[in-house]
Amino acid sequence: MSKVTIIDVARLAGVSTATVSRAMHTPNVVRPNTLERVRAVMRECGYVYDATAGDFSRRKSTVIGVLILSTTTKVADSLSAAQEVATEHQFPLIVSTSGYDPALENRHLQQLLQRGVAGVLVIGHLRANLPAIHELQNRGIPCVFLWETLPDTSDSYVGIDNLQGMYAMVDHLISQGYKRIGFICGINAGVERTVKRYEGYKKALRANNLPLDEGIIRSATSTLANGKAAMKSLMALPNPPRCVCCASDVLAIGAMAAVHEAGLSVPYDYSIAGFDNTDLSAYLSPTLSTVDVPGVEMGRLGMEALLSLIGDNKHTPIQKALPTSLILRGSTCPPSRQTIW
Amino acid sequence: MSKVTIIDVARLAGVSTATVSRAMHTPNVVRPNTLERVRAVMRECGYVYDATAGDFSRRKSTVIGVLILSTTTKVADSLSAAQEVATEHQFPLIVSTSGYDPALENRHLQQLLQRGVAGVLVIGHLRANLPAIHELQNRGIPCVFLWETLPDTSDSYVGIDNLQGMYAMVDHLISQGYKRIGFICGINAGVERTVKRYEGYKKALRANNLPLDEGIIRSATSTLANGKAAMKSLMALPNPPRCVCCASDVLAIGAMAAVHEAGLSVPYDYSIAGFDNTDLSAYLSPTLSTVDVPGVEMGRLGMEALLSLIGDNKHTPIQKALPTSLILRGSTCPPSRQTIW
DNA sequence: AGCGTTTCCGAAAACCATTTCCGTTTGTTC
DNA sequence: GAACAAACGGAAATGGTTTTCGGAAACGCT
Repeated sequence: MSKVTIIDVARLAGVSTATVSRAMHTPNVVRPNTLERVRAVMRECGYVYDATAGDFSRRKSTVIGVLILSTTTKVADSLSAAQEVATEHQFPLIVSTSGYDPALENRHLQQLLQRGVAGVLVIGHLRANLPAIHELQNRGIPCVFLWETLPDTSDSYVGIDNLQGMYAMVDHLISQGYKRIGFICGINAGVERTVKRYEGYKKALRANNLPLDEGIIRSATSTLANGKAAMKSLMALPNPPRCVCCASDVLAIGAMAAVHEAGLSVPYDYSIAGFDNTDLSAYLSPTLSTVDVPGVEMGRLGMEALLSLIGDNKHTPIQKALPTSLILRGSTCPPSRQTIW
Repeated sequence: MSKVTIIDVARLAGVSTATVSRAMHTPNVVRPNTLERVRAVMRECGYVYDATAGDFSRRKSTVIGVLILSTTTKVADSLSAAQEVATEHQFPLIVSTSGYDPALENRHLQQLLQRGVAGVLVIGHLRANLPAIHELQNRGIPCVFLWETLPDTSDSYVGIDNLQGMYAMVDHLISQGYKRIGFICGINAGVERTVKRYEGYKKALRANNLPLDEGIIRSATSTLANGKAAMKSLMALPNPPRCVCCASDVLAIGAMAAVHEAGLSVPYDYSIAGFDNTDLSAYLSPTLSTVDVPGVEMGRLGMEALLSLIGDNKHTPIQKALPTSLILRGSTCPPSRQTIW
């Protein structure tokens, strides 16, 4: 039993293949009873549209590529929101996670290129670090970047101002009375957002005339273990900072674990702040002070932007910056309320 | 400038298209110097393989579909492990998350069907609840199920024994001295694993001659908020259970938050246990007693199984059950060490 | 050299939906 | 009921790669 094609349907319904095609894609230009006849035949003989053949014939794929640097829970939020929008428009998503590996990265981009994807959503990378992206863009494939703002470029993005977000947090903590604030940054080549968060930290210090002390800064990719290790290292200092900002909630949770393991208290021995506002952060004990990132909204708006770029191929860049907001919870308190060592 | 095709390459290299195709897919059957000539031409004129056309011609897509019920962190582990294996074999992944919505589910399956995917990896569903899966299987598309064991079927799976895992946990707690153990199950139609975990709970009670008290059982989909609410409801009972098992770490974290919010202690007022052993569970305070689920391994083995089914199309089912293990940490203690109310 | 094998290569059909270009039908309006 | 516009239908070309089948070339052996 071979596959039922549009030709079979056409023959059985007594129409041409063009009509069957129209019945599927532009039903409004087919007379109602012809339409019904075609549809009936399709049902009867179990016709399934061949998307591969369609894409091939149309010389344009209906698949969208999604490139993810690493899957944190917040990124997953963006992904599933984007997914939802894409599904509404009948676009399947080819998702690839590179886990910080540039070689893998390249293979994924190569795959997307070969598949002639309709567009690409990039979550968490800096454009400059993805040379292969240029090749896609040169071929006229629209790309939208998420989680970062890229002003002064002609790239489309739906991002947040990471610098400003961290600035607000550090500035707040300084206003509470802290003069020495440690920093654990998830710095990593090509991950712009962590760089920007670090810059936000530095800017807040400068703005308040506080010195930048590299001795109370630690750097590692964003994992629980790294957060914990970094915090331990800070706590081992002769004069540890009593307040530590982390570039992500994940690092912050790791840091809190280090404090707890030492039998000390957050925030009364150490104030700890995160960044992302993952669901979890409100359920920890203590609850985590953090910076809210509108992950779901970014995913949704990002996909909408991409789809609109795919639709009208003018390709005028869509650039959108979403606000972050300070979420103050139990993991931070003014130094005045801390234990006096 | 129009696209460079295999025909152009063939012409420029003075060979036939068949040879160019062979140069790409079965280079060992083309003479070394012909091969080199073809490759040189490909490089020179920037040829990129058209995967859509290839899939079309081959009448078989090289894309693999991944169906995810909901993206918990542990599921994300499986996904990225599967991703890695698939990429090694040059298979892109079409990922879709349904978020418990059967209608969405169907659309995704329809998409996969239309695209003629080479195989499907199903994470977290019970086959019986996915009628559209049958259609795929009938078309000879191999499907591998993850996170569940499906004995007595001819389906392929790489799963864990959810029943046994929960049995072990509850049995352990009983052996510690608990006679009344509450249960928060993430029960949900179609999500076999939660059903099985509940059954494990019941079995452990029976095995120890303890009565099943429906009054200390709560049920809700697995979210932090639901876990917290369920725990609150249990704590509001006149005689609350001093030990509560949860069907997932997420529920358990929610439950712990409820205890903490009431100013009480885990485990000295309430012992709480989870299931999954998410990364996080070792970093909470207290650290969470849970059941380890080998998420990464499942993802890796599952994809390997799927690829092997795709390769040799004998389709003899591959069935594999992975062990779970009890991880005892700080969120549980024997009742003898609990506060006497 | 000659024969038998194996290896390598080319021509052309096949894959299935889309789309264009016309020609035909239907519907509307006076 | 005639004229004209709008809606619709059919035939055929199109897209890039794979694959089959047979022929040609190279190789191994005596």
